[in-house]
Amino acid sequence: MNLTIAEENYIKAIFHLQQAEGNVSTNQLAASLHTKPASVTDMLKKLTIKSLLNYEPYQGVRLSKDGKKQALNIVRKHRLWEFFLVDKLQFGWDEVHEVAEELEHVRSKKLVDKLDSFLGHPKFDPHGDPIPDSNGNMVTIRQFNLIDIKISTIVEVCGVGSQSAELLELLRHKNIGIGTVLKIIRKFDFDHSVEIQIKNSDHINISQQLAQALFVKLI
Amino acid sequence: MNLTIAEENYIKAIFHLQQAEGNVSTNQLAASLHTKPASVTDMLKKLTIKSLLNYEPYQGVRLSKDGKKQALNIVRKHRLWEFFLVDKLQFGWDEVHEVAEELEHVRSKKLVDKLDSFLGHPKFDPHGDPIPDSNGNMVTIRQFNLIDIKISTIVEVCGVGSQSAELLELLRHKNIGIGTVLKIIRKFDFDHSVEIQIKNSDHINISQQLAQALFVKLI
DNA sequence: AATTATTTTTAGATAAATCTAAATAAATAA
DNA sequence: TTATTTATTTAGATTTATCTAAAAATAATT
Repeated sequence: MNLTIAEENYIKAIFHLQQAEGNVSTNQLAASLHTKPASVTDMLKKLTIKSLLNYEPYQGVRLSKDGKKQALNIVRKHRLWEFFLVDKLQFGWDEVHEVAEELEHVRSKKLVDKLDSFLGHPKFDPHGDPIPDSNGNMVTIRQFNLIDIKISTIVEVCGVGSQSAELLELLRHKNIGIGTVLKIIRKFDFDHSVEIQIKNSDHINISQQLAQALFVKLI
Repeated sequence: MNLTIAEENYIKAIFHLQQAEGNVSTNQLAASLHTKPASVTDMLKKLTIKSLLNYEPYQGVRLSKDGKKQALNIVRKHRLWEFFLVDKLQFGWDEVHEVAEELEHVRSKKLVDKLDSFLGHPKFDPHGDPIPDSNGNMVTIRQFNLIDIKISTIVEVCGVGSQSAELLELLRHKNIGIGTVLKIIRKFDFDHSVEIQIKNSDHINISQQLAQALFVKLI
């Protein structure tokens, strides 16, 4: 089934809204898509005919199995492109969303799969959200960027933002790897560097760039 | 000025057609865009109002200065994405056109410029067509793929399809570089390899993969 | 429970990009 | 030069995704 860009945007919005709440209401969707409730009703009818969602007038909607599959594919593309923009093109992780909103609509299965390989099959996007694989499966835990963790928190490293040799060299030197447990000691505003402590050893300093390349989970 | 995708496709088609011929006719455009002449007339009027082209009923069109600028930007994006697909994602040079047709419409100046840097500011796309820089300037000579050159032709190497270490190693070994003058001696259908002669030295054999990575100009 | 407020849907309109069929202009051939 | 063919434009219709305004359904409040 080939969806228009507008249809894809509705499917994606419903997907994200139904994660939090149960059924998604017309008004919620209108707000999320910056459109009017009347327009939403029209589109919901259209997507119902395409059996992408289950819609009862006045009752809100949920995605069908097929709709969820479509949504996961769009989310996959969005997050892979975000990873590409940050890891390869040196975008800041806070400025990639808009561009990925456009790139996610490019339709070519081959492109997505080759991009995935090129990036080294990343499991999380630059915001720490999991990237679905080509079957729509994804890791369920939420990753955080080390730079966003509050002082005194103890976390476990569970991912890195890139597979570059340079990053891996630095991580080996600092004795940090997947599974490393560390505590945030202090954060410096001047250069956004972070002081951490691994186990009971000495405090070490992590640069902004490195902190942004490290994904951690709360333990 | 922000153009729709349809408008961009018209501007690009006119740009390519007016290179060859002088004024571009309604029927030519309809054929090139797989649409009907009546639709073309409508769009030409719209683009005239936006002063992207000079249109006199029944006389065909030419792009205005502004239209040409827009066209060069679209062509730039198209060719940079083609280069990316071949050089980074391992697409064949014959299968990138369609995907690039979609990628070229993503609007973000920053994206294009960063992509350009990431790719090493390539001067030619995988088909040997020149890539305009961000000011719309491009090299005027036409490059050919070595694999497309006829037997007995003498050519000069003027570009390579990628900057990979592997390619450069092979080229050094075979003593081929930018500026190397060579003659096509023979072509083998079985593996599409090419026999060449550099200066007056012995004949050497070039694999299909290598021939496709070499751009040459006629001298 | 009745009234009021909110949410959602319907009805009808608009803009963009396309189409078909008919009319008109330009080019070609007898 | 007139007739015929071809190219182009106009007129009116269609589809998609929007909108506004009004009606209908649901939820909240007195």
